[in-house]
Amino acid sequence: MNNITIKDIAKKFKCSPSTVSRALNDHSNINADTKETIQEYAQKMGYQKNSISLSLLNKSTKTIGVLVPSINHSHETLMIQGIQSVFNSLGYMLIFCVTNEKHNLEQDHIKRLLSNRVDAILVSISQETASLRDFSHFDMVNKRKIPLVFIDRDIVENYGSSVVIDDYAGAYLATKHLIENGCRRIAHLAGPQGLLVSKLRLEGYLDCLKNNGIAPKDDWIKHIEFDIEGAIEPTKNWFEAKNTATPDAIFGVNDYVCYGAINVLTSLGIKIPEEVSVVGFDNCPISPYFSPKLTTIDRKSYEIGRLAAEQTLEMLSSDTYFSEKSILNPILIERESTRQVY
Amino acid sequence: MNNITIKDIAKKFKCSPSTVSRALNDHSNINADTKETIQEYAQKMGYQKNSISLSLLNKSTKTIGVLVPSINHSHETLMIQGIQSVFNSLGYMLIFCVTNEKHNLEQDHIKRLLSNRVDAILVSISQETASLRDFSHFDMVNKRKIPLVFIDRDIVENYGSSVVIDDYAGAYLATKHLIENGCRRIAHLAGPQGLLVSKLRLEGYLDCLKNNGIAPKDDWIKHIEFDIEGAIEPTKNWFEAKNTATPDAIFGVNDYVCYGAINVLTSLGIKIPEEVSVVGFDNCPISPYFSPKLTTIDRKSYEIGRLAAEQTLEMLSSDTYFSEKSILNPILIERESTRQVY
DNA sequence: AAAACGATTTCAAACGTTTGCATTAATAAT
DNA sequence: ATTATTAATGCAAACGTTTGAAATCGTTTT
Repeated sequence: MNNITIKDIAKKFKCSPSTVSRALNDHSNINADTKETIQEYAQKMGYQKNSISLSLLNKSTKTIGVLVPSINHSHETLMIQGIQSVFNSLGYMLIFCVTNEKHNLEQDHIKRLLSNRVDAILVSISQETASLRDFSHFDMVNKRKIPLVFIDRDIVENYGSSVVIDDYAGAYLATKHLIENGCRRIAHLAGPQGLLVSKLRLEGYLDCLKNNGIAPKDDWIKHIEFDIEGAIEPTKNWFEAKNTATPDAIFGVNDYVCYGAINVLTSLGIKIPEEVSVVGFDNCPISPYFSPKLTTIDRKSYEIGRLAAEQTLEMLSSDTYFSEKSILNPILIERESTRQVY
Repeated sequence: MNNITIKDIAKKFKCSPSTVSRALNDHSNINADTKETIQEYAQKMGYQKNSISLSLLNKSTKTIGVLVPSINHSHETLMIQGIQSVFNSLGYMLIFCVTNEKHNLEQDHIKRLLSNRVDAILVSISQETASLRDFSHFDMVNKRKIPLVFIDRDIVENYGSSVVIDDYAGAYLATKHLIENGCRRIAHLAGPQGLLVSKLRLEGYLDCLKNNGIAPKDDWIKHIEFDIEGAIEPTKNWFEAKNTATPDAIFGVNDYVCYGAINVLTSLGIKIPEEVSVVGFDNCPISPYFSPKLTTIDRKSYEIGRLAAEQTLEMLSSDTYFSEKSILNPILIERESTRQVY
């Protein structure tokens, strides 16, 4: 590359690199004329300080690693935007890694982030990691004492800070809303097994049923992936079964699975919410425009990202290592996919 | 930080850093025993090579900068995934920057990426940059001779390679599809003014109308933002006007604006596609699950990202600077939002 | 015994920047 | 004239790693 360096400038003006460095950084004890000449020349030649050498010197890269399992869902992109909103204004750069829910990719990425000496790491753990429960790569992060913040998907052990939504409360809220509006046969499209998120939402759902004197039905709880496709089969099975009672409501682990369920219901000619109510979780930007407009739990994705970033900043500026757990309160967003009885 | 370095290991074994370096890199002329001892110890101590120092030495960071205007749309996240799919397997790290369609943010990010000595930059230019036509920041990139690839949104001047969908052809295709199925009063929800993408799609639409003997109607062409909300007002105006003819079809600049238009049509009790047909552009993952399932133009987002990444790799490996322009052919995906006459 | 060889290992420079300390030169105070 | 003071600049080390060339040392060949 033909990158002009401080040394080049020093040679040009027959002075030392130190002088150039100080001139460019507007140091006080540099002759005003010298300063101006050097600054002008640097500007003219398009000098750009080499952050790499600075990183090496300062042992700080002003770079943050962000690990997410996927970027298919608006929940994730909103979170990322929340993170960006905090870091960008402070001159940090964000390195993104997508793990595709794979454990080994997650490990690889962590290693590379460490090798690249990022100042901190935010991570939403992959499904595989959650179910394998192998957190050795996070040990490496801890050993280096660099701030580690878990976002969105918690892990049970104490490996760092975390910022999550109260999944249990959200699920409870959703289920309660259905019950209050007269639903009694509530099915649940649950998330992938092994993920704490799935477990907590399932528990919230189950506890709410129990507290309202409703016995859960195993057949009406299906663990599926976090996508539209996964919802198709289970929903079909529930509603095409002719010789048995069908659900009068579905609580989906996220909005996407509800989109799938709603597609099935619509194609079966089942009316939402008159015959079946549907509640999701996430509050995707599209949900208010879906047909029917989806009632859902606001997951505060952007807020989670923002908070996680701020948590990270706190950890970065503190000289003693500490970790903190933030749990956000979800709120119910009522729309048209659930009936309302007054 | 308590990062263990090669020097530490050298001290431990009373040998020189060079020996340690070679041992860790499995260099041939290092005593087998020495090698093993050192490797074992490094492993045990969790030694991680410092990529920063390597970057400084090699003048290559194995890092790619990716600049996008937003990450709200699946089109963008799919593109990003396409880019990731290529670079991740080759050990590159991706630094993401979101410009929020702002010119000054785009400039800032470019400067920082250059300062961080990324090996290449992929960029989807912001709306502001496109309309201001100030490309000085790309001059800086060119001056450094680092590969620059424009994705998705082209710029007219020759600043680097580019990978885009054939927007004109796609729009022509969409409009033709509507005309072939009997629509004659075709409205267009156009993209933001100033963007080449918007202009090309508008032209494809206009040319197709002209070639089929249909006179375009100014009132039926509205420039709006790339989101759901922007579509609401214009659509309302078109269909609530009582004393004049209403469109029998809408061609939306992307799927999102169609979601908005469809919402308005549905709430007005207008049947899709019986009364009004709707075609979008992008083929978002949700479109096949929308109600009605949206007919659209496949923008090949993932493919664009993948191709752009490969283009970049070629530029990186070539010792002479060159640029290349790839234009992908869009295809029509027929679903339920357009009527079909046979 | 001297020379040549091969196997290992070390030296030193390089990448670009910052920074405490030393140096120089010019001016002011004694 | 000498010393103290100030302003401006230079020196050298440091960050962690790699790498060509040089050095060391034991062994083999002549």
